[in-house]
Amino acid sequence: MPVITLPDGSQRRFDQPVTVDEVAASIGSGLRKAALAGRVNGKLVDTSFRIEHDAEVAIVTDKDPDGLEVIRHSTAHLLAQAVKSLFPDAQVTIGPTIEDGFYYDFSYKRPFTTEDLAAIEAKMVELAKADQKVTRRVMPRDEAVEFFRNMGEHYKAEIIASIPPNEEISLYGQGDWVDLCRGPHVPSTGKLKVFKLMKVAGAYWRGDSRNEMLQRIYGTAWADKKQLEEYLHRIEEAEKRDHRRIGRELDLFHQQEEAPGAVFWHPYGWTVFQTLIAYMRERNREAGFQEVNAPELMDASLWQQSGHLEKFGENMFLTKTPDERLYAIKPMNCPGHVQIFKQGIRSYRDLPIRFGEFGKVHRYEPSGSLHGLMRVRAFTQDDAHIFITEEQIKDESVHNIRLLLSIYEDFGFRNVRVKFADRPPKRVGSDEVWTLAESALKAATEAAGIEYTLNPGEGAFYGPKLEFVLKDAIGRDWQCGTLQVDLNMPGRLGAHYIDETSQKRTPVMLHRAIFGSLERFFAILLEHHAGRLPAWLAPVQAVVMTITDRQNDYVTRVAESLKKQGLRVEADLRNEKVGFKIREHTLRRVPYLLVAGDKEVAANLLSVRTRSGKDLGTMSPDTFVERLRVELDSRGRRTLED
RNA sequence: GCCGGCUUAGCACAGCUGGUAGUGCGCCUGAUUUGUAAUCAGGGGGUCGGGGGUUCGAAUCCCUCAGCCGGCACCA
Repeated sequence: MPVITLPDGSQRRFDQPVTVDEVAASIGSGLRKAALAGRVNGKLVDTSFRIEHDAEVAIVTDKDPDGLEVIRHSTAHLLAQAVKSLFPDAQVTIGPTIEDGFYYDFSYKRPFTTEDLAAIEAKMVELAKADQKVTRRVMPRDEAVEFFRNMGEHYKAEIIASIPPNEEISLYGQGDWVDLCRGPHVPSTGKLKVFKLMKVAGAYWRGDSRNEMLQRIYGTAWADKKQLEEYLHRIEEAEKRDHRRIGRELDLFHQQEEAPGAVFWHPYGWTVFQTLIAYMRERNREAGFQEVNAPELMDASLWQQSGHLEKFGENMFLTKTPDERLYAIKPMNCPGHVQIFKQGIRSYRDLPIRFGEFGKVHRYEPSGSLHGLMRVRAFTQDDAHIFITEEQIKDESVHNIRLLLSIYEDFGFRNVRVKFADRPPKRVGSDEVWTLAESALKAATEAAGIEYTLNPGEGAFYGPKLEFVLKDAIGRDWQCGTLQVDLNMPGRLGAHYIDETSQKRTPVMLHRAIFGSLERFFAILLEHHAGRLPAWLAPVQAVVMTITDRQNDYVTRVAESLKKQGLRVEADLRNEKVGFKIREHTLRRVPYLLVAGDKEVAANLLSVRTRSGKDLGTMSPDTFVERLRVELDSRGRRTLED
């Protein structure tokens, strides 16, 4: 005699066990139609699920995030059903939901084409229209293995065979198609109305590059057409922010095939890059760092000693000199910094010693992983290595965590998540040392007053690390900064200091990066701001333009004066209509557009307009400089518009 | 590295089943002296990613290499 408690607290009494579907029907026929699944005591179930005892029940519709999840999952099934119907000898594997959609991996004798994709999607529409009932049944594991093996679905059989032997397996069927699945699923295919196949791609079976490559079809599915359109629009907007595109449009940098994974910086791009470095140099200096510079090319033996050659040799650029000596181009800065630390005798009184370098490193990244500035083979790190005693781990970590967060704030990233990555399965050093490092880093994180999530087993092989993840303007996550406690490398490379009892001791080393890769951080900034860099970073901060050539002298003079005062300013004297100039510089994302016509010349003024089209009226060049300086000094927290 | 797609003027792209390359913007020249997102007219510009092959003839078909794009794998 189950008593059903609904989300609003109301209760319904039934004389016998009921299904979710029946509960929905008892509330209303509209709800019954809208029901995609149920939530019984918090657990997501099919609408056909039979409730035997008193329970809290919610009807899940497409308004519910879980409902959308169910739609996507069921659409993945629909995709598999369509593929099997068009290509009967294709084998199915897995088809999970992902952010905004789903995918399904197939094994097939040839790759699917975009034409296939269109045909599959048409088939899916047809199958959905047929509104086939989705049924669930359970089977003992071994029977299920046999069942799929007989169907010729060897991948599926392998998946089931890896499930513990005594578990029951649930199978879902729709029409003549059956798949293994945990569920739940929509009650019938007619509930699947808004979906679209996006792309085909290769993907390794079980995610292992030693395995065969499957055909993965990606799709998206939504509760209604409007959501789908919004999603497609979102993708378009993201494309407009693509740093490769903006980099070309704004003449910031380029890449070319003779230097894959490397960057040719153009004057405007390099201006921004240098601004980033100047900024970080200043912040580092304030935080007690000393800048150093280590060789780009060092004998391979050093990399042998550090362990890099063994672990990452495949990804290092090596070069043999005419005298038959093997050198490596540095893929990391830490061994170099340790060499600097090792010169002379260090006392515990000297610690912490903080070395920072804008070190250009080269890594032979796999060709398929290269991606604009986000993943390159030659890049610049704002790398720092801090040598401390064990007792200093906590304080020094707090010091650096504060620095990191404060720097991200200057760039407008206020949403920063921290992940704590602890000991990985493959590691060096004793467990006691790891415990020490982890608890010190954890204590530091807590002392810094920040929350973190655990990223278990993802620490570096030499120590635990904090990972700093920024959220950008359109909600994407970017992992940038890192703070790692290293109790291994200094010893390996023979670094020592003398402690208060005159004993030789091995220092602890913190690895710290804030931008990470400057190239990548630059790209993130471009995408975050859609190319509209804040004035303090913009390659050109203002353009002074004439209306006719009568203002040429004045504009030239003003532009020169602004430049002399340290601003990045250009003059536009071209014989063009002012509307044309405004449009052009707006498209170049120049923060401030300064127009001088006869009236301004007569009164020693500038007409000031922002790139977003806002008219700030007229002001003297001096006032403009003064107000812009406030904006630059506050790094955009206060602008000319305020 | 693996799977698939793509590569035509500075940029964005067109070029059907093979018949000697086109549009828009930019660029250059001239006219215009212009008040806040495109003034008008004229002109130049491509060994169609590299190499090889098929063919009377290749941007177009085939092979191969490279780069890029989308994924996968990798990421000290």
